[in-house]
Amino acid sequence: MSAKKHAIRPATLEAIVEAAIRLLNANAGATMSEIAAQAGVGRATLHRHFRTRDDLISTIGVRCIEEMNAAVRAETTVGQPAVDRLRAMFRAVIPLGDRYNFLGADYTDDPTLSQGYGTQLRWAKTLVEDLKEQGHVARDIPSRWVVAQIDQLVWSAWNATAEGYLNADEATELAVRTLIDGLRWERP
Amino acid sequence: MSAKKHAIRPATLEAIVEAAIRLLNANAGATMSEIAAQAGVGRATLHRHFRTRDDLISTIGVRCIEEMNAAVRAETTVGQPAVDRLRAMFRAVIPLGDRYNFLGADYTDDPTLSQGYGTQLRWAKTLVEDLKEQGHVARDIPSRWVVAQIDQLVWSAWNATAEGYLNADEATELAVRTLIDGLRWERP
DNA sequence: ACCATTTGAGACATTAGTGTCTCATTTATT
DNA sequence: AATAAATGAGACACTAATGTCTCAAATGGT
Repeated sequence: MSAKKHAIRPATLEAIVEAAIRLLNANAGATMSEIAAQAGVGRATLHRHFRTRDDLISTIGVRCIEEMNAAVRAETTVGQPAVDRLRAMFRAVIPLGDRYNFLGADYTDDPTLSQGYGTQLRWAKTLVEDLKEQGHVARDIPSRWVVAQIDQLVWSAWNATAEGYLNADEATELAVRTLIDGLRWERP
Repeated sequence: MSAKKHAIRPATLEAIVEAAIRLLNANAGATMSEIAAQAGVGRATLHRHFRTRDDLISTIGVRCIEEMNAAVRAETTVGQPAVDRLRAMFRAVIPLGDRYNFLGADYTDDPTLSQGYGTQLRWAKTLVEDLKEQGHVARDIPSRWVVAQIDQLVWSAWNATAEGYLNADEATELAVRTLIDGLRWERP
């Protein structure tokens, strides 16, 4: 994707990628100069390893998705009851909210990236099927709707923790509760 | 905000604003040339009436918010039961989804615009209070969370109708149901 | 049909960002 | 300490978009 004549030092690569993730999430139009500055790296070095801006974006997009998928995989197991899997997923993904927000806006049609999305989508569909199977989600609700609600709850929950009015555990619980039981009933 | 020496013809103004709304929702980075072309208007005319790009964006932002607030006001009454008000709001706002999406991304700190937001927020807070009052939302749930869920349900519902897997009425009902009762139970 | 005024088209200067290149300096490795 | 390679700094050309201006043509009101 990048290096031909020049290798890259691990520390440099790390600094660039982290800076790019931070800045692009804060501002989708962040400039190459800004990213280089934030990474503490010369602008030329940036272009040496990422020929174009799209190249960089696609690279960090792939990294973020894989990071997310890995986090979910690490916290869940296949045989697990669906609700536990849902809760574990929330717990794993919510803290990552500020790293992958930008993925919503910048849809690159990089093949590796869409593959990562595909994995996510398949995982979510399976989860929803199991939630229906195990009586936590009604059969008459379109699965796409359920998936959409889950996505947005992740964002809501991250936002709530970022704004400080919920901590990670509260946000996780509230997300699960909102999805399954709605907001009408108090928890026992 | 714009005209000094030149008046604007109503048809021209209308064409420009509509084109801007359409294009900026499709692509937040739409260019002045693109907007002019889409409006069937010379680029110079655009700059004649909207000195800068920000000027234009702020103008249409204000218009969209007022449009939304007006739509809600037209469909609801103050004494109405909270759930009916919620439903009416969804019904009024969902079809407007493709016109005010861009408001989420482009936060101008235009005073008129923040005023419009303020009105919306106050309205929503009152609604949530009434929902709690009337037993449709549990007291232990932070109001900010409820407001966030409502916002996102509007987006979900618009999206569902745009993708064609729900019609307007279905989307409205499903949004209300999701918020209040969650996804566990079938509707009678 | 006239006249005032808006509009369209294009030229122009300016700015900001991208991507390339070179060369001196720093950094790892031995 | 010596060497090979990566980096930093800056110059450069190029592109795209913004915003200004001028003048001829179209438009609407009377």
